[in-house]
Amino acid sequence: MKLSDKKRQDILAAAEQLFYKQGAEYTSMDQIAKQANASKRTVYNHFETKEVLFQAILLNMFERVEAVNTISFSADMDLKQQLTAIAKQESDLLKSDNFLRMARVVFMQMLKQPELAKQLGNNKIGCMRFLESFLQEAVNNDSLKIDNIEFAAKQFVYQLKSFIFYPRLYGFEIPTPAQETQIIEEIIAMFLARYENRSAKV
Amino acid sequence: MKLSDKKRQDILAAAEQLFYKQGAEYTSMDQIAKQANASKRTVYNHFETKEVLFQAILLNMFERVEAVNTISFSADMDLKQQLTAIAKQESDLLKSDNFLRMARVVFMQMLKQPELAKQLGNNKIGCMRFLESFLQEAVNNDSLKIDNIEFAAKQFVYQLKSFIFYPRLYGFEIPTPAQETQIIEEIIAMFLARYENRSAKV
DNA sequence: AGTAAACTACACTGACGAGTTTACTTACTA
DNA sequence: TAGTAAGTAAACTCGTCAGTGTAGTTTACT
Repeated sequence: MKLSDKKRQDILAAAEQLFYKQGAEYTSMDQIAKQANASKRTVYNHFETKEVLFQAILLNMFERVEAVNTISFSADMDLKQQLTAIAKQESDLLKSDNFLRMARVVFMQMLKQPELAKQLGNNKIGCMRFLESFLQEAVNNDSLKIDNIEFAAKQFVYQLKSFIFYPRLYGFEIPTPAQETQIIEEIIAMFLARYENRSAKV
Repeated sequence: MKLSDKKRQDILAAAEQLFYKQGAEYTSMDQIAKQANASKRTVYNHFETKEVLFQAILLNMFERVEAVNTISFSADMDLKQQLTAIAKQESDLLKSDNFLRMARVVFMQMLKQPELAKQLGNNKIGCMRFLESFLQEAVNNDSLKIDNIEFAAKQFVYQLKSFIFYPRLYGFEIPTPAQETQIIEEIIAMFLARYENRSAKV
């Protein structure tokens, strides 16, 4: 790899780390240069402004997070187990450093510039990318009975976020792994209590 | 009212408004002074530092938000109606300017200083102040069947927050009043599907 | 080896913000 | 109505930070 490319990577890595730790606003370009073992001038040769660097990092983070493993409905398997698999995968995403890193930066920025929220808010992330189709198939299969699938999907994901993600994002008390298993079980129990089709043909 | 007291009020009002609009970090003391029609020196005569002013405003906001109308369980009334009343009241709180104002300032700060979250996170707010007792009474009355009451209360409140509060806080799409009524109905339907005691003595 | 592109250190500009100082004026109170 | 408590405008210190300019060095390619 050329030196120039390596420097670029170093700068991105340094900036990401610092933005994550302290927030974009509290990270100076001097700090980034130092952390990247690059001169400030080199930083500016690669990224015209701090804003450009910031956007580049957001893009970077999004790409890494977007690789979600789609889980499709299978009529043969136990529905509860399938939902548990989805919840576990989503919970892993919500807990991952990559995701939290991105979230901190993005949420901070969203509180400041509501335009950003409008711009990003529509991007479905994590299991929301396939959950609605999954539920639709389960409904078609008479395993579930749901009127408003979009809403049901949100109920599922919002609960995961509320218990797993927000506590980490804001620094509230974080559930232990044992509690987390419990939480996922309870969320699914509630979801099935509401939406399981009890008059299904056996 | 003495001029001195009036100035104090003006400064608090100006600071609150600006903190709300732009975040505490992006509001300068000069701006606050100007908005309050006070000289910068007067601002500093009332509040030693920006941090002190910030704390005073937090306190102010909390006091205004803390006045929650406690709703107690009544064995005579329909449980669903009672839960709806609680949800409506909570939703009104979550939508209120006072609450959103405070939340914006606090959440912004929490993303930056996780210590603040630990400090504030334990304060139960809104219906969380009485919901657990309410549910406990409903359980005692055999109307509900709940193992973990604290968790169930969170499930209830977290869903309200996810659908009503966070969209407003971050600038996502906000549900219409009609949708909101629907949302509350659905949340309660899910809650009752999970926790209603079907083997209750009639 | 020679050249161009990219890197480096470092000093610099210009803006902004927290908090202070000064010299002066206005408002309350005894 | 005299004195003091509080307010005012404006200039000032000191620190930080985004971004630039310069002169010299290193890297990579031919």
